[in-house]
Amino acid sequence: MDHIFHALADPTRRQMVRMIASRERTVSELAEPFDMSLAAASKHIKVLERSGLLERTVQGRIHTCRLNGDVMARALEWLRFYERFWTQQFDALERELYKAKKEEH
Amino acid sequence: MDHIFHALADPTRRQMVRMIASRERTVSELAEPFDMSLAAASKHIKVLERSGLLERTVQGRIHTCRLNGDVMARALEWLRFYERFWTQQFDALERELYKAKKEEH
DNA sequence: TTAAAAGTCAACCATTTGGTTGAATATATA
DNA sequence: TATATATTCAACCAAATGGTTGACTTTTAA
Repeated sequence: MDHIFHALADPTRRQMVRMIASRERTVSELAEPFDMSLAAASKHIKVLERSGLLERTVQGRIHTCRLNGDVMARALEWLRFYERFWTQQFDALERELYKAKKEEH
Repeated sequence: MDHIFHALADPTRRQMVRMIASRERTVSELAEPFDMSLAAASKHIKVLERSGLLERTVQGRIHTCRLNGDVMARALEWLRFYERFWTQQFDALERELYKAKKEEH
């Protein structure tokens, strides 16, 4: 979890996730949009890889990267678990507001 | 987004989120389960506050902390947006497997 | 076989992070 | 009023982060 959320905490890496979400990309393709060295982009890719969000296949000198949906889903589930708490809280607030409104009359 | 995911990338802070998800907590309550100084916990709380996930009300010397569901929901939405991509990919894979199985016969 | 292309690696640097301690602040209580 | 409580602040430290550059490896193409 640490690695997943940490990977997503950087805008460069989130954009990379967006890129591999739509289709597979090579390392150079992933690096291209960014104003940084290939080595720097390569490091970002490795952070994504450590988190499991990104998986890589090497064919010759080409490294092809794709998204691992299961890992993505794990982060989603973590958040989703707490969703009921905050919606509950919201419901409670809503009830309070309703009561307050009723008491106006 | 940077701040939200960064806040969630630390296990101490995720546990603090869990704690305020169920109900409001003071700073000392939030710090209590952890083997670290109050000052260190206070820093974690400030990271959560910067992300917007945690909100604080001060009454006298007591700081009461609660979860901001809207901010939590924003992170959830970011992930949920890409959910369709990976489920699509999964569906495509499933179709491939089905085809492969059919060809076995 | 020579050169270009795709990537990584290692060393370096500034900044941020996550922790510490000791002092400071403000509020409640005896 | 003196003291305990709740919390932050500032200075410090080691480790991690995000970037750089230059050298290196492997594979492809001329």
